[in-house]
Amino acid sequence: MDETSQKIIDAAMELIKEKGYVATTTKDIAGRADINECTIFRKFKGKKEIVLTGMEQEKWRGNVSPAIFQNVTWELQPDLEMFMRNYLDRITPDFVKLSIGLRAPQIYEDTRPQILKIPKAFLEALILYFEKMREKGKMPLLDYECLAMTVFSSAFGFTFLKASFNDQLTTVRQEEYIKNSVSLFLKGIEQE
Amino acid sequence: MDETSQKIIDAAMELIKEKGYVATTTKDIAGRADINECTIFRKFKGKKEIVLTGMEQEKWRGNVSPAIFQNVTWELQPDLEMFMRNYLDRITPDFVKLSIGLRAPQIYEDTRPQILKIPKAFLEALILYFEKMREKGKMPLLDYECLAMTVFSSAFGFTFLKASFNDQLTTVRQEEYIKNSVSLFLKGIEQE
DNA sequence: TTTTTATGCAAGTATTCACTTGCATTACAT
DNA sequence: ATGTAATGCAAGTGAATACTTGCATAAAAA
Repeated sequence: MDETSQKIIDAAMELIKEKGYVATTTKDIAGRADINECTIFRKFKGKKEIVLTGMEQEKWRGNVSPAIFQNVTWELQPDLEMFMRNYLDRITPDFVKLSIGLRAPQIYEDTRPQILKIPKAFLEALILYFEKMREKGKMPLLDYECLAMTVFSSAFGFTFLKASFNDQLTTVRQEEYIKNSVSLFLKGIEQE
Repeated sequence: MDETSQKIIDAAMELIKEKGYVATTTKDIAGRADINECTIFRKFKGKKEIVLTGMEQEKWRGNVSPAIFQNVTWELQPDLEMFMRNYLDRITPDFVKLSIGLRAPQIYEDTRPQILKIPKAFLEALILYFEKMREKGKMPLLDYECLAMTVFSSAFGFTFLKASFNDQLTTVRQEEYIKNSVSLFLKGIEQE
């Protein structure tokens, strides 16, 4: 990836984060990337291609790799906290805003599969973790898919609501939220 | 509100749900409402005013009224299930899609306060409920804001993820999700 | 019946957008 | 030194968009 193309992608993704795909014009992108507008079309077939190329870069996909899920201690509390912390550290309000900006109907058909990958990766990792914990005899038999959805939704909901309303909805801090939520889940899980 | 204006509003809101604010054109709206495009501008100052008028109608605000929160039994399990069911029945995937469509930067300044009202109403009702339960001696002293955020985020996250990915992320059904989540929260809360 | 109001219809305006073209310039490789 | 690739610059194109205008018509109110 040459430097100019990268500048174009970065500018486009940042603008989409701020204004959404439809409201982001190629003129905007050129301005932000500090290049001429026609250069965009020498590097890419069109506006859409910029975005789709950008979405393939790890940089613009939340740096979610399987490695995240490997440092488990097989102790419910630290592991669940680690899962949530990993998620909230990567799927920041900025990243959520970008994902929303990529939901425009003109491109959502193409972007949705990529966007879907992130929650799917976390959810499946959680389910797998619960199943292994069960094998180790450290967890009762439960509906793990449902349980994982609850844990994941609470993480997703928190970061999304922060992205949408900052502190206007709640002033609860991330770390406080993680500790409290996990402690709530723990007792709910263990007691069964 | 005369019939024609209402048809325009309904058409606009439906289209925004499907395509978002920016991609919804006045031509689209006229077509869907089955009226002439220029009639729109006889009834409203501009595209923006249609939306802002629509958002003031209960119909397009999720029918969230304080009455929802009044049928409480002061028993944690049925009450929490009722809260979640009320939320998920009103804030459907369709409604979530509309909210996202209203996040366009051209109008978000104006729509955000209205959008914010809904989660705020639920969250505050939950916190108040916990405090009253505490007064009745039916709940331990906890960080209620944090607890309410966890419960609310899990409801919000579920409906949002359904709106975004249908059953591609999870096939868990609403009622199953409510029962399981509440049972998890219950044990987490009561045990303290 | 007469007048007013609401709406349709057709044409148009100014602006913006994604995308193009032709030519000049710069920088780097050979 | 020469050729080539990348980019700037300026101008332009066709389509779409929000919004307007003037006039005809039909229904409702007086």
